[in-house]
Amino acid sequence: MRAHNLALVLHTVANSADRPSRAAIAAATGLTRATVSALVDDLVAGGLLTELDPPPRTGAGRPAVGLALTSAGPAGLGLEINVDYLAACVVDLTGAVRQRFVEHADQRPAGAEGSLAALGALAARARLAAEADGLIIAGAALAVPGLVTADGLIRVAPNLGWQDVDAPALLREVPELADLPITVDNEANLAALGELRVTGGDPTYLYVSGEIGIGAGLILDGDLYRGVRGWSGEIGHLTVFPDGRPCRCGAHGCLEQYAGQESLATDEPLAAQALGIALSAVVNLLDVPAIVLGGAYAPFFPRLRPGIEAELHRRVLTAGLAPVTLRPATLGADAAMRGAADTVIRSVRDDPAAWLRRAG
Amino acid sequence: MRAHNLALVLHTVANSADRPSRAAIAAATGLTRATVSALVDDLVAGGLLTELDPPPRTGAGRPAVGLALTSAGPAGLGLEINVDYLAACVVDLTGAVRQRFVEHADQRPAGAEGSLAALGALAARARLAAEADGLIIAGAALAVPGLVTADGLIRVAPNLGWQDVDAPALLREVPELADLPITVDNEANLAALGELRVTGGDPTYLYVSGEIGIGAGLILDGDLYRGVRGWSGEIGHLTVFPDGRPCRCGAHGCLEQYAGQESLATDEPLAAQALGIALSAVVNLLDVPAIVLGGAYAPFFPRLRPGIEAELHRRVLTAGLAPVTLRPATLGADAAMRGAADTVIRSVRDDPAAWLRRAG
DNA sequence: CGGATTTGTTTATTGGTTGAATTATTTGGC
DNA sequence: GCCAAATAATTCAACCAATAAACAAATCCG
Repeated sequence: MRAHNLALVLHTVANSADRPSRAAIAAATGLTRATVSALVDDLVAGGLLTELDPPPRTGAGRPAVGLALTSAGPAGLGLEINVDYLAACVVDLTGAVRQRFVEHADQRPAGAEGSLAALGALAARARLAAEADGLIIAGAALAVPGLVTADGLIRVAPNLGWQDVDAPALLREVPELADLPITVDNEANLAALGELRVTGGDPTYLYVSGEIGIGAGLILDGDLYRGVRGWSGEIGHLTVFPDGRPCRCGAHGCLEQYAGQESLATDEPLAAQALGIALSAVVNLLDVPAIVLGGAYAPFFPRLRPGIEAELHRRVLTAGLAPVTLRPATLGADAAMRGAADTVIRSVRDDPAAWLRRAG
Repeated sequence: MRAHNLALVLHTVANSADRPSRAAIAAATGLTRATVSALVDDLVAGGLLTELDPPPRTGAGRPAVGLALTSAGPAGLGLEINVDYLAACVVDLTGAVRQRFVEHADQRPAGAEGSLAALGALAARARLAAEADGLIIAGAALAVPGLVTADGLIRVAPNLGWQDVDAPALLREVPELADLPITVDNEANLAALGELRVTGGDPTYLYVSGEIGIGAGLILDGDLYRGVRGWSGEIGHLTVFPDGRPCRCGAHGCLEQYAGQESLATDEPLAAQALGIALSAVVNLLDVPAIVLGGAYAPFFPRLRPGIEAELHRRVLTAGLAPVTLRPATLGADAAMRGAADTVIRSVRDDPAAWLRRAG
């Protein structure tokens, strides 16, 4: 119960735009001021919240003391491995990117072990730099373009040519990372989460990432839906033209063959139509009120929009009752890496009690 | 916290096949025997659990007292209105159907007020019969073939010809129902929930209901996913052939035009192919491990299966990594009505503390 | 018939929240 | 310039609920 209330208080602070006082938190959560005081004291002592000297003034009475997430406490290490680059970043509790390292290089020749060793070195640099800055790395998360099981095994990453790679084990061979909890997730899933932090509005949307392949991450009510086996979001292989072009997956008429990175440049109207058909299916099925186009789609957004919206309007049953919002992603190439770091931050924010136990 | 633990104990009893003792519940939940005793006593006093005289015997030691959901406590009133019939049933806490009334008649000429008045009369009979049997109706839920908003307004029910009908208000005009909380939901959604009780295994599946239209209910981890506006599951209007047959919704090539009730009889292979294409989209997107075919599909299941599975095998990206189970629904025409009653039971089971307060 | 064994209850203790009273710090009025 | 009003935060006694451990009850086994 205390654990639950600690998380409740922390979320209230995180979600409030200004710097709430203890009394404001009590009012927002329904807890007593006394209870909030006790909880906040623990969170401050544990290095999750900081009291701000210049509090936001109001009318009469004793001035409140502002509270905010600390920028010197736990931080998340976000990692990404993709066909043509490696990246690592450190994001603190407030969501600020404190370190960022990117290394451009074709990863296909290196193989899994080579790539992960290089990424491990990058991650170690990021960690040391962050810790010199007063941060404590709470864990790491890795984004990969492939299918990942719940326990972090990369089953298959077609564009990297990987199969059954135990990425956490390989990363932990780097001494500086040996003690970290490391999770692995699909790139589109994490990019979807990354976009969530930037999104002010509705926390339910489909994020579509157009790269060489097409992936999607489904955010339902602020949480990533991963599917039973973690393999949700394979929108690239939705059938749009049943007897259409053959796909490398063995089927015919997959979205990827019409709205993949190369088709995007050569036949834009067809890409928009195919995307529109696939996205209509998603909306009909899940009633998602918003769709975010990321990856390679973001720069093409203005040109894709009319074609997609025409199909949505035509094919979505409830189009007349409520509109579907279509918007470009705001994070760009860093989305997956940021989302990865966010999952770590999120685990601390969702269970502050565990962090306090660990921090003593 | 007490509320949470009451629900935990109640769920443990509900989900256990035998009749657990207080000690067995303690072992299963991790709570202390003392705590469980206190909670169980409250649940027994509140008429949710009963102690069974002939307990399941074992080796040595003091014999246990078996516990089970009571069949004389709160019950749910499940209602359904469809094109050619009205139905009402009462389901008790254990899931047993205690009353069942069906009235076959074309509802289109009656209009919303006429149909709901007739349904109200049916519901009143069901309630009185159930209460004579010692049950207490905790609430009612209504299944309709149409789009329903979160607050129970039927926005549009095309096959009934209804628009913007406030069904709860009309039902509450019947004196015997005036005091009941009444919710309304889409027929396919509730049928999906109805199937859940019968399903022993995986609580994540898509239920597809083939009637005049085609609807679907998505059960994710034991919970119905309704979508942001409650309009999820409109699988009938997934595009399977982009330039195909015109649909009454205005689009072309909707699943409904190839796998609706009439096409089902006339062109079975095409229906199977179309269903396979649409279901592949669902699996690629959501990674659902099981699909249940209900409504008019159930009797056709053996003949549809090969065609659907061929498409799934071809078009689902992860088909080689893990299979998708396809099975027929077991409940038949009563699924939606039973699911409706189940939502009421479910609300009691998920928050027994509220019921105890109400029961005194 | 007596010890072993398991169930269920009783009792004292602890963790955590609540509510009322208390202290602290400002604004505003006379 | 001082006092009252207002608001923020803390302290303290009371209470609720879960725990642990001891205890009572009911059965089996030798």
